[in-house]
Amino acid sequence: MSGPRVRIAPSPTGFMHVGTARTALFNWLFSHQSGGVFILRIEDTDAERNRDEWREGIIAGLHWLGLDFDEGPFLQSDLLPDHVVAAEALFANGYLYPCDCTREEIDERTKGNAKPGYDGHCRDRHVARTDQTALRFRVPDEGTTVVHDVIRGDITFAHDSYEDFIVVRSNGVVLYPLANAVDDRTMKITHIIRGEDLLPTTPKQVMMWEALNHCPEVESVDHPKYAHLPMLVNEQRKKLSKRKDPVAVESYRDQGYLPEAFVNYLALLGWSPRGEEEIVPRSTLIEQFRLEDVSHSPAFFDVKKLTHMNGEYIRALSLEQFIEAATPWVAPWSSEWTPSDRDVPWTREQFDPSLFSHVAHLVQERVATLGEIPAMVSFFFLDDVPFDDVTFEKAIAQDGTAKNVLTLALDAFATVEWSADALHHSTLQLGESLGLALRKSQAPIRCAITGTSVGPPLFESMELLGREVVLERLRGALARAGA
RNA sequence: GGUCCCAUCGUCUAGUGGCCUAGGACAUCACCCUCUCAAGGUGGAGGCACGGGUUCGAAUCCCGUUGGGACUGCCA
Repeated sequence: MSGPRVRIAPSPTGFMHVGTARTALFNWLFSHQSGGVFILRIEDTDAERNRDEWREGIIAGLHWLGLDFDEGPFLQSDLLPDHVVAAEALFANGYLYPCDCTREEIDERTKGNAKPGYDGHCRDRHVARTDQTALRFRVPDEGTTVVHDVIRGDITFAHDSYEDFIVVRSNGVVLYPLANAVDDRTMKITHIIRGEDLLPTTPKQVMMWEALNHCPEVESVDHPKYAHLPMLVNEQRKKLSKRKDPVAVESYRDQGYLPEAFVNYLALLGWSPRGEEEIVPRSTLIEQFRLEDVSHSPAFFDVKKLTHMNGEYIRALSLEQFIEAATPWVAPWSSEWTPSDRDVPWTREQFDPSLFSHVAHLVQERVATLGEIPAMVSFFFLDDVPFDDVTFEKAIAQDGTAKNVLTLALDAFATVEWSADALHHSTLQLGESLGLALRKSQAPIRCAITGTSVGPPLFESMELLGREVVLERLRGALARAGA
């Protein structure tokens, strides 16, 4: 006996939505723990918003997350003939009827009705099928359809709350509810794991699936099991919006989030591993994930927590791994891909890979995303110190003793043994001679050397920079301060 | 409006009738560590929406209320 077959069926939008990523992950985990098959099917039938290249974003996103699919990508547009076969079978067996009502006519007729929606006007009018008629599904007047949901249990929908919905447009295009179900039948999908927003249309699909099973023209297929995942919401508790919320997985990749961290965080949205530890390897995710344990309520996509988790993943990297991971942000010219909209502050000539490998450990524990690295180490590679004006004013220009500190440092550093420890002691001493604590005396020096008040440890940085550069920068800061 | 879903700290969650004086994580506050910034350590504040039941006993089961959300198109 073979394992379950699951799929994700996103429509191409040019990028991968975090909601799609979460759905993909849960499908992927489910299939991987049970020896199943994970399929990618791209629903590209809405011609108005479809471009060939748009599907690349989804594939690239899945690949980045390490959620590669076993079958596909299939394009729904290639499966159109199957949709027509199914629609014709439903029509031939009396499940569908032609309707020539316009939206305006329906609105006019039903505006006073207690129940909104189509009123069944054409049900028994025997309208002739033309290119002006759509095909509607005849929903039973009575009874219910029960959706068996692995996460939520059985959900009962009364038939009288559904109108006779359109299945085939007047131009012949088969609409989503049927097309989607037909494709799932074709691909022998056993578990439909998708967003909760699709729950209300599920009864339509179940009804048509069942109807299809009664059509002699088409093969009967067992109903799949459903699992509707809780929505991912924003701070306003609304479904994540493509326009207003940062939902592009690519943008997280470009900011320097690690795929493993991203996956780990996504897994926590609506589910949690056993025990108190939530940072767990993918193998644990696969092993412990259970569809029936998935939460019922919506989850807020919290970038702060994602970022914290990413920092933990970055710190857990070996130095070699960290340097490798940082390459796209610090030396894009030697990287296979480069994050978009990210300018490296230095040139290829200015960048010194060897120096970077020596400073890497100093920044590894200080960044939460890889994209933060350049700003933190730019003073190592730029010829001119990247001064932060506010810091310069505060630490040097407006500080009465700052120039004395710099002058003394210039003198002391000219001859001191060139090591972080010696520089540390030297700074300590020259500060004491002015009655300053180290935290005070290092400030102007730090600003002179790095241009800012935050960053990697000063004395290690100076050691790596070398005596010449350090003295030059001290002189430069003094000059800039007008001394 | 109708149908459906949902309801534990600000957020993500653990909890499936007694281990709950409700646990963890992020965020937040304080302190410690410290050459800056982080990281790290310690500690604090903070929650079962409300009301009825059922039960010896309810965050856990039932009903109602309230609140939030999704869907309601010849989009997907």
